[in-house]
Amino acid sequence: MAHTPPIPEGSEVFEAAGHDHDHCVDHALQAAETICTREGARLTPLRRQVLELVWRSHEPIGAYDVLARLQREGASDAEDGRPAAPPTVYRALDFLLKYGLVHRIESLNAYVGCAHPQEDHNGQFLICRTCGTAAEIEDDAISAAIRDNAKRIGFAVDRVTVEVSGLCPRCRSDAHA
Amino acid sequence: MAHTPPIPEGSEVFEAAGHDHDHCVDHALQAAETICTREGARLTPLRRQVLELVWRSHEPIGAYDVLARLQREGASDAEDGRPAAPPTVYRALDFLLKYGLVHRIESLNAYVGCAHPQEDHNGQFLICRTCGTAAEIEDDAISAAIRDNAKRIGFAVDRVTVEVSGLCPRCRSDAHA
DNA sequence: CTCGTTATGTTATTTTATAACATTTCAATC
DNA sequence: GATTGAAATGTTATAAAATAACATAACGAG
Repeated sequence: MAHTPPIPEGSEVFEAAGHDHDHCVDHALQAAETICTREGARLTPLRRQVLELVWRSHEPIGAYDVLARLQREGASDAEDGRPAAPPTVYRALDFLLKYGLVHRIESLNAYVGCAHPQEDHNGQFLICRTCGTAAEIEDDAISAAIRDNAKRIGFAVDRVTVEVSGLCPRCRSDAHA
Repeated sequence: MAHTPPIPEGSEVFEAAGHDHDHCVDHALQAAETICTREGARLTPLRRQVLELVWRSHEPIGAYDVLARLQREGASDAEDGRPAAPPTVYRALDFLLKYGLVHRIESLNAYVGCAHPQEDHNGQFLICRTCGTAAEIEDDAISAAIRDNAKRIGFAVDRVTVEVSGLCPRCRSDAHA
């Protein structure tokens, strides 16, 4: 353990637009394999495919959008008749949530690949209302402030949701133009 | 039943169980009148009734629960035939959200009366998974930490959602018993 | 192989939210 | 006090998000 994750400086967290996304999808899938192996969890073809679809989207994607894409691709390896149904996707997403491979964005009813799947955390998000991108940050000051409050009040924290919506740097510049 | 546990410091925010709730509903309605007058907004009987229903619940309440109670009470002063329909409630809730009289809890798809309606803020919530109570806090350290991050990244903040779920002091004590 | 467990398929329904259009209410102006 | 345009509410229908309940298949330990 104890290897410090690279902390994105400034607007690098919103680098989405121009980067090699295939690479980062592959990386995420690789990481997922590793984690599931370690946890004794089964990253089945279906779950893997759902994870890939979530990552490919790169912005938060709704369960029914995942479903639609799953249907287009033909579920998993099965090239049979019927299209996949909602529970298929929800179950896969629940699995991925459980192992911290995706996060759910409550304010959007949508899911996004977790940027730091090795750590146990809930994610903090900056969500651009224009381009839809959600940047995951993990700031100790925010976590600490929340933890301090909970402690003061005697509240036992289970899960923390931090979602900030607004305008990302790029869309902000565009708006000025 | 367990005996009354020692109440930890700071648990006033979770005072819900024992207090004079009628009083605090009245107070909230009074404050709402004041704010709407100041803002030139119309707190119609329907909107007032919805606000009252949200407050009466004292824990976050779903739109359809509000609707059901509205129907039971007979919508507003109209004692006519048909029961109210969903848009009626959603529109009233939208109005109340707009003027900061209620907050929406994203992680519950539910609404709760705002504890500090005069100030412009988004609310930060500690939500007990056992008793369902949502305590609204307003902590500058949390706000500041989020603001700092946004600034560093160049993100223009619009709306901040902070929802912490877990166990409130009371339920925590009960769980130990 | 066999048997219990886990995963997925399938059908139906529930819950949450909004679109679209009709009618009513309100209050400002004539 | 009638006219009228805007705001609020009524009404009908449907969209979008999530889950319940039960059936079948795959998987892996013994």
